[in-house]
Amino acid sequence: MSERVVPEPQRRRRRPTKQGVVLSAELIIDTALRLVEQHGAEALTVRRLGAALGADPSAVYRYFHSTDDLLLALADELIGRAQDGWRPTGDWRADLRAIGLRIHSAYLAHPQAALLAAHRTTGRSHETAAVEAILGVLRTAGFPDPEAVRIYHAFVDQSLGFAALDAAALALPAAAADADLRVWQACYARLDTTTHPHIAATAHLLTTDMRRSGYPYALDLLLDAAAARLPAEAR
Amino acid sequence: MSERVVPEPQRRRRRPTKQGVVLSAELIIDTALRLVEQHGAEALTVRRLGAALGADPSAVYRYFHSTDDLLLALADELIGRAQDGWRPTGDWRADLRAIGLRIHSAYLAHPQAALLAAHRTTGRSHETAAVEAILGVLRTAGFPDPEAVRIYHAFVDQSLGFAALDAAALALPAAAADADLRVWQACYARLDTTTHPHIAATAHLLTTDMRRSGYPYALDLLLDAAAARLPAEAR
DNA sequence: TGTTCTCCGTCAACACCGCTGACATAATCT
DNA sequence: AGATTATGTCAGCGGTGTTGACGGAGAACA
Repeated sequence: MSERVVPEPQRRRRRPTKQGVVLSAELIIDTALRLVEQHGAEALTVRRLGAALGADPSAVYRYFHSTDDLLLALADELIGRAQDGWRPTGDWRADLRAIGLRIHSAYLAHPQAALLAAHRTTGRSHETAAVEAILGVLRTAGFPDPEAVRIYHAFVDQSLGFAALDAAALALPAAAADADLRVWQACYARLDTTTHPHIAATAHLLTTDMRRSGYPYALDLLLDAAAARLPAEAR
Repeated sequence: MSERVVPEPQRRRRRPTKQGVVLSAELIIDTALRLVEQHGAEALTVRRLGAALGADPSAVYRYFHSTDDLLLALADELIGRAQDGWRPTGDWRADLRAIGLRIHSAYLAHPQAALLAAHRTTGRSHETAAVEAILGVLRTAGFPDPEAVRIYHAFVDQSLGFAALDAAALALPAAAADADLRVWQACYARLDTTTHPHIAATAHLLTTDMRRSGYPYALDLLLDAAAARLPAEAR
């Protein structure tokens, strides 16, 4: 039944639902993102989405082939939002740092979508724009092409990897997320000094540090290492 | 009904199932891993697991409180396999590199399971052993505790993030994986020079580099940056 | 050996999920 | 005004995780 989806630009008849709502792909995407944001990861189901829209759940399938299709659309939206309003400053390090943090937080704002979409290569316009921007920063900074590509690869995959990892933590059902966090206090903080001396010695640091994302620090490490590889004549 | 789970060491009565199988937590974990490996992540349902075991699906709940509980056990098993047989050499950089690559490849050996498990904190024995080992390497090398903990955090999450990312690529259905790869050749290699000059200039490098995992290079960058932060008196 | 106790595998059922084919009707076109 | 058809609605399929009740098999003790 995939053929019932009509591409958005060709839509002509917009029949209101019983509850008087006029649907559109954009409205569905916005509603879905709001649903995830307000009611947690597990709220994004077709039935609840239908209820939130004020329409029969199956109406969603007039706009997206499947929930996966909807999630890819959400992902494209997220990439767009991450890049939205960004302009290069000319300082390659600050620029890369800003892009990385933008990607990370854009995905984290919608963990459920991020989880399912972070590892896809879409080739759509928002993605290619981001790739072009990052490569541009690196090549303009003076990295030779082979090095620029390797750093680009490491940078992007690190950003997406951390985004997916941290999104996964947020996307967990509340109970599981609680459990994950409490492991550090209830388990790691109480390990025996003789069997786990290094954990015992740093337990207080671990329990506070593991509450935050490791991404900003990891990003700084990557930028440090990249800076050290920048050819001397480019500095 | 969480109380019906009896810890493995206290189990005394092992009644065979109707099909004559004697259950155990270990058997269930092995079967689950095999199931995921052979039939993909979506095959890991309680009902299919029961069928694969030769037991009623609900019997699984006598060994694990929930599917999430089972997943954590799977995650710990993978960590254990990654650490299996590893011994520190005394060279902190080589040791960390070895551990990172081991984690990465252990997860990639079971991509579908890795996808589900990479982002969980288990607090179980194999995990604590790995944490202890990594912290030991860093502290023995001479990193002060706060720095050791931050580097530990970045190192572990980077390894797991890349593992999940690369596992996701391997776990895709063959058709989708082909499509993802072809995006680089069919889409990025053909972008206009005027709209995407940087991509166009490096397309040949991109198409070959994006075929590999970016993890080894990203790991080297992280180790470079860590080495630069090692206190002078410790070198 | 016989009895009791209780562990644990089985069963049926609940509430939810994604998704589909058939249907009805309102919005557009001729 | 009438025909067409896009699209919202409905009922329902086959799946999911999970649970409470039940009963038979193993162990423990006499």
